[in-house]
Amino acid sequence: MTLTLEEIAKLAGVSRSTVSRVINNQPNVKEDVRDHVWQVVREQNYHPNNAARALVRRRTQIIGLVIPQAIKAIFSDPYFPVLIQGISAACVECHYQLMLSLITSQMSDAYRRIIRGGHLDGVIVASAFTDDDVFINRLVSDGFPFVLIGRQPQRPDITSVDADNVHGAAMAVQHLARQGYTRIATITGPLTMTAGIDRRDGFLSGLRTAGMTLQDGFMVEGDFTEQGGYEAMQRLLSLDVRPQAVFAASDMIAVGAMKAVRAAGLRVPEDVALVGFDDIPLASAVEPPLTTIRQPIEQLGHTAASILLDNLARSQDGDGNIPPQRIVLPTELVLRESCGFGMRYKNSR
Amino acid sequence: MTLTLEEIAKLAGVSRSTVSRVINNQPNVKEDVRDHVWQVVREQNYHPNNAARALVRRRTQIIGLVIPQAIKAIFSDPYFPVLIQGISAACVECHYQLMLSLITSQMSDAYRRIIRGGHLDGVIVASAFTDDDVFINRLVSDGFPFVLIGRQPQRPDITSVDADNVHGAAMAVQHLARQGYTRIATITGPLTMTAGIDRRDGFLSGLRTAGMTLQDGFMVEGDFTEQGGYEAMQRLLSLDVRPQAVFAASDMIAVGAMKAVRAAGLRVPEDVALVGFDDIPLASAVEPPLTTIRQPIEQLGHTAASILLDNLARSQDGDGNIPPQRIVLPTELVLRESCGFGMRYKNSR
DNA sequence: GCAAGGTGTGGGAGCGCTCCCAAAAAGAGT
DNA sequence: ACTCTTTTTGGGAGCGCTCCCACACCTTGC
Repeated sequence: MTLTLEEIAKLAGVSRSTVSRVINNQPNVKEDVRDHVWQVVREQNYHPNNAARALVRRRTQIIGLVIPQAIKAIFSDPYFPVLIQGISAACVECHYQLMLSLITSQMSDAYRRIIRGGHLDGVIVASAFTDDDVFINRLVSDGFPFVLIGRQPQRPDITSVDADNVHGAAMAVQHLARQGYTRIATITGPLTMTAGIDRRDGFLSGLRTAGMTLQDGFMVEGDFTEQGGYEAMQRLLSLDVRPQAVFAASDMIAVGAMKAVRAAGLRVPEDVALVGFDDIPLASAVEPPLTTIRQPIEQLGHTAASILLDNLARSQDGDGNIPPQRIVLPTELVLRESCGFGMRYKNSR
Repeated sequence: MTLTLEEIAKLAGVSRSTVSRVINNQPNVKEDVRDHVWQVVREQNYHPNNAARALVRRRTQIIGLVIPQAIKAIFSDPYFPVLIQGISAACVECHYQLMLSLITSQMSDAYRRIIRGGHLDGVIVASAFTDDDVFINRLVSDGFPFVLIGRQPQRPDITSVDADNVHGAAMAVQHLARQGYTRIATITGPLTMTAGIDRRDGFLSGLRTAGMTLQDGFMVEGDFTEQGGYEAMQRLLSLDVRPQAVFAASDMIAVGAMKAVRAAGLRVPEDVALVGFDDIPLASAVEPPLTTIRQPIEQLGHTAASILLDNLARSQDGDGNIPPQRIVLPTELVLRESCGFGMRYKNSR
């Protein structure tokens, strides 16, 4: 059923080599021969066998997206679909395919299965946790091409693409400060995740920029879930001196926090202003709509894939040493109502 | 760097064939030889080259997930991540890998790229639109192994796995009817999508079961988005005789509808009761929490992949004719507050 | 003791392609 | 016309594996 190069060659009345040259767009084939071969290829609906090609070329034209720890929490927001869209778009542009590997099982098993065996020319690692470094160190020591989405605190020497969590968080705080709030608290994400750490650091730096200091009890650790946000906010509300504004390290946290505020008989933003992070669809759907920091997720994916694919092409051209690069894409403040912006109320007290 | 079978053989002091037999768990190798070979394989961290293997075996151990039309609308809810988790789990169990193909470009190009060339042993097609039949018919005529997630109205003869949209919708209506509502309307999804059609059909059948008929203007077409739901609800509210309860064909529609109700100065569920479909996280986060129909998304993916993988294994064993099967997984009513259940109010008028 | 049947083991062939080199064809220059 | 170069074409080798067949080496049973 499925034809080989040789058979196409016979049908076209030329040699294997010539057909190979044609389908690979190599030079030194007469124009009319080239056209004729293409015609035969088209009408036979021929496509070269990828396995055979991969065997000799040592290239599969497949990159992998590795997601260590496919936790439900992450999967309950649309981060990954959007990321994948970005990656996929870059792959299509470069005629690459995308393989998906959710790592749940034994790390070393997974590593062998995914990386060795040569299915993949390179991988994009969506790193969320600081302890993904096991996997990453292995990649580095094997010299396997990869790009990180996110950041590994221990490894500033590897190519990565990340959203500017630090600056995003700082923007959020400064926006709150500019509106006159002086008692600003934060509910952080888990500090085992780089996003959690960076957003906290950004919060603290924003506070400093605004000339403020962190007040007692004004930083509580959540876990990027609604439930966590709810409980964290309860603790904040039980303080003797309540915060006027809270920066939540994720929208899910913010939604939980909002419910806690309401459950305590208080209002958002009149009693407690709220800013989230991520700009998930839910952020604009809640009442009041949530002011938040948007990260360019699709662009994150697209950029990571482009860099990886570019590096792959360069290393194929013998371009030996590719210096690592760290790219940080800007985040953006999305103004809605939960931060109290535009309220007459804003500068009182 | 990367070792071959032959080199492992030399290191172990046996032949290529013996190593091959060992790593493929074939019989007729002495126990001590087998152990020794395994040991060498382990310590050299050897993994057979997949391309070479695929070339001779005509099997890549990769299946594809094909998503025709990667529209943002679909990607803004966590349907796909969960689906992928289910598929991925089944793949891991069977030592298969998962390739992801979002089809955005020219259909025939995409088909060639994805299906021919032999990267894939089979595919799972996530079919949402009725006009995906172009792709599917091609698959059928090429005899390429695949399983559909969803349903193709024109092709009842192919293996598919779907959620019971019809019964789910019927349950929703019956629940509403049981609470005493007599004026029940629906906002459908787009009727170019099978889920849209099936949920509408289920709505109508549920209405019949409850002994009711569709009242004038009580069915308006939405498009599975919040905006669409908002506008559709406005039309419903502008009717001379307003519905008491509305079945929205998706949670996003329901959320939009909820906002429209509120914008009109009315309350959910007191003035208009609401039931959604999907049970996305947003459903439990809105005020009031949304009663909805949950579909077993992860199980959908797992089942589809298992069937495909099973068929693949059977066809390898020469088990020629595999009859198509259509699997419909049950949906479930998730009671929350938007439907007015538990209100004293419920049986009035 | 020897044929008849296992059980292990090694090596050839070949999967479908690309790469390389040599041969043929076509120009270019005298 | 003839050589020298350049373009075009064809076929061999080999990528790393599996499959098959042949050959060893053991058992048995008479």
